[in-house]
Amino acid sequence: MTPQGGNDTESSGATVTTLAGRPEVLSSDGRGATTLSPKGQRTRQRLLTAARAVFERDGFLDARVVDIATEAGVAHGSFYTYFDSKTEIFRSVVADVMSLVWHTRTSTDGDPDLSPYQRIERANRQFVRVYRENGTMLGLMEQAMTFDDEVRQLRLMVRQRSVERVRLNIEQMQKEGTVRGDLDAFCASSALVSMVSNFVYFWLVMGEGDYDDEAAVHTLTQLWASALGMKID
Amino acid sequence: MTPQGGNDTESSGATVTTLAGRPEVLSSDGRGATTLSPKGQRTRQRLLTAARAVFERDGFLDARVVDIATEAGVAHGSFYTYFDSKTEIFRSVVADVMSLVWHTRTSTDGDPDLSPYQRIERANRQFVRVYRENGTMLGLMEQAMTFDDEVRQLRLMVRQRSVERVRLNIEQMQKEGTVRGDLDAFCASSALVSMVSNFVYFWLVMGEGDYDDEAAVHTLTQLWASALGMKID
Amino acid sequence: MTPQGGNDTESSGATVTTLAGRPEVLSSDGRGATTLSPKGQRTRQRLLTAARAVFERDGFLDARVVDIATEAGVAHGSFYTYFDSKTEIFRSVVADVMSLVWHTRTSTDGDPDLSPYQRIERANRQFVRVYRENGTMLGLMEQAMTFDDEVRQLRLMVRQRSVERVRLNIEQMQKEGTVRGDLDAFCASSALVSMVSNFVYFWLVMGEGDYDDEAAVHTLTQLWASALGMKID
Amino acid sequence: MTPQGGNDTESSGATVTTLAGRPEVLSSDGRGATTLSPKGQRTRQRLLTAARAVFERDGFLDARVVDIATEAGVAHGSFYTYFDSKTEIFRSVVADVMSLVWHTRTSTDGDPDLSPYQRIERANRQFVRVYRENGTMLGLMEQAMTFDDEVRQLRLMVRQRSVERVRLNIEQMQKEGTVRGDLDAFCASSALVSMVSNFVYFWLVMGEGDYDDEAAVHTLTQLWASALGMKID
DNA sequence: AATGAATGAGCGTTCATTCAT
DNA sequence: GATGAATGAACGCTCATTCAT
Repeated sequence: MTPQGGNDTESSGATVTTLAGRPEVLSSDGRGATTLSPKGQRTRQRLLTAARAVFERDGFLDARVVDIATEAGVAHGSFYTYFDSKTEIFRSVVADVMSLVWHTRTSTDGDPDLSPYQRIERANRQFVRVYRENGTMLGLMEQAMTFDDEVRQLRLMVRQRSVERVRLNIEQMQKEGTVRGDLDAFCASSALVSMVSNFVYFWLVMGEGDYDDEAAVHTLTQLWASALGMKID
Repeated sequence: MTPQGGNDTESSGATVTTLAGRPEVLSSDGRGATTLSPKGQRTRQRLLTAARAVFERDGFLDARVVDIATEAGVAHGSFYTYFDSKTEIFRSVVADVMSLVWHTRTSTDGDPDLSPYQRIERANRQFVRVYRENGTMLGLMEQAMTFDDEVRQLRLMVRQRSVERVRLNIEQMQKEGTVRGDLDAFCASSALVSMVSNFVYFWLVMGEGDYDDEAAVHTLTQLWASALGMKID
Repeated sequence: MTPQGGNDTESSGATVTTLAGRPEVLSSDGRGATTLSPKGQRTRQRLLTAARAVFERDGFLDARVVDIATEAGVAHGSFYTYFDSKTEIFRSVVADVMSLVWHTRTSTDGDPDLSPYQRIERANRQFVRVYRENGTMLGLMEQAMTFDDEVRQLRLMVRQRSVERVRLNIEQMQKEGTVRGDLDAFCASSALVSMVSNFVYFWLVMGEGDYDDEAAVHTLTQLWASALGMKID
Repeated sequence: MTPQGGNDTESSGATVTTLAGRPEVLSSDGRGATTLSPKGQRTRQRLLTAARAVFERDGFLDARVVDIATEAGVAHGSFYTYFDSKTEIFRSVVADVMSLVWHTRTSTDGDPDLSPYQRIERANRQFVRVYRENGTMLGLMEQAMTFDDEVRQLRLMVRQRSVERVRLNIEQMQKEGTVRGDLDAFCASSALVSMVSNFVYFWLVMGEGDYDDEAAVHTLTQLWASALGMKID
């Protein structure tokens, strides 16, 4: 674990293997991999795919179990063979999205040739890209966390990992003298993670603004680096 | 209307009189002041108070009209004399909170003795204070906007006003040379508003971190000013 | 009562003074003329007028007491100063329509210069004309009789008078040899009254067919006379 | 399609196979036969039977879905597995009654040995018999048509078929010279259908008169034939 | 393992009527 | 007499979950 310099934004926390205290929550295979027959596996997967489609189309609240089952081509009652409730399959879908994000993220992680600024920039770029591809589900996560306790736990855990990762990074840079040392690293981390994730949420999910991807990434990175008093290459 | 310089954060937009294109949406008295008798006014107010209590206790989704009516000590059906639906009374409650914010805000607005940095600081301090006092309702607004269209409109309007106000302020400062001129003012405004509002949301509503008010305000203000490349006094 | 020859159709029964066993049911002034002050009289009349408009616009079931009161320009509660219920005002309105029909009818009644055929024709013509002018309310009477007992009584009484009147007429003509004597006069009367009233109901209220008034009257009269075996002039 | 000569009265129109433009509307099995399992079929049938009983007992307006469900011995919510609303099950019940009428009717249709007069007589006799057996439901149809649009459509369609059928018959007889040719066939048809159906309605549903079945049929048929100027055998 | 019928608690809403002022 | 706020019974409908087959 070399000083990575990667100034991770929100989602990245969930993608860091080395921090994964409870990796199982990011996997939807709780009941899947071990217990189920191959056919059952396939049915389960069909339900997950259907659920994502229905959730993205109707939102969490308006999604109905019967629609998910129909979309998956299974009987209404069969749903409960694989999932205990609508909430549970929702968590599974979210976990799968997170898993996807994780793979996306780690596959390009930790390049030592990049400068701290470039690492922040790359992290922001990745975040935007992942949000573009999975924005609806990530937006739904924001939605569901407001009324479902378990989703809230999941969301907060993801957030916490991001914040923690960024905090470590800031502290590292503070030690190196790369950024100003008078800031509360945790507080600053929390604020910067909020800046990026909430900005992208309003942009890509709520439709605020109409930016070019690179332009948005650039501005975010400039603000981030500048806020920390980082010298920009 | 002196140059205000105040770097408003999220909520402040709703409090600005000079920008108030449709100020009436922030008042719950649409049906109240003109049509209703004093007795009716009192009942309406009881319902609003009860609604706020119930919403804060149960959340928007779990709040039931019957509970609001019971809490207010009126018959179930009487609710509909004053409000068309749960959503409508929710909007009224939110509007009242916003109105409160507005009064808080304007009462100390536009002090010409403050430096730009101090104006930002003061705006952040106010925002934190208002969020401390009305956090539950403001958090509920975040919640409700994810599944109710009208609340979403209200929320976006408030957000838009905040962003717009900050944007104008940034542009003003850019013209004056107080802050760096190479940033997209709208994009930066959007990001900074997100930073403050989402940070405070996770802090005061979700319980992330355990800051002293002034410390949090200080860090936020430092990040804000620094991000814009502002010279700090 | 000379042999009138008038082959009355449905509505005419309600218009015959000499048969009016209980004329009060055809007057809406039960509480009106005696008890009420002039101002009260006027308010009562406004309510009646408003009620007719609302009933014709919305039907009996969808008409709301509050709409009638509003239309009349009085407070919701004041309605009950003048009428006990929605049904009662409906009956009053119907009674007033009947009263109108009565006046229309009697003003041209019993012309001795007309032949039996001409009397039938004239009765049918009158019936069509009255239905044209009051069709909506008369249609509503058909509607209301199916679920309100008192309206049903009123409707049946009106029907009974018509049938009775026609029966007497048929029997008179049978005695004179003007029509075939082998028919059950009551049964034939009932059938012919049904023919005219139900035909006109489907025509003018339900929109079946698109006749010229005179053409319809002619055919009805031809059928009527012919059915009874009457020699046509 | 031999010249049928049958002078149908109202209900018969719904029973004519050769004219059945949209026969499916008279069957309640739209959702039934194809989609439902045997068990579901049984439950559906229980609901239909229960509905008829409740409708006949309480009328359309006072019938409540919960009563129908209870009467059928199923849970309240189960009702909605099979029917969308009270109106829909009502239409199904009416359709089943019509279907019954149809079978009754067609089973004795088109007897070539009967004279035109005998065909009218037989049609009237059938109509009376069917009304005796299903009078309450047929009366309810009259009731429901006055405030439910879909029932009205159904009722008008049935009426229209009757009128059309009789019209064709009259025109046929006019061509043959069996009846007078100077009458508007459609208008006369409409009037005669009204005569029979409305007479029977007042007789069997409203209790007007106390006829022997054959006597009533005889008088109706005499009036019908005579009205058209038909030579009576 | 799969089916899909059955369940039933739960909620929002309407509106005729009453009654305190 | 007039007002209009207050009442509360009533009902339709949804849908997550269970369970018999």
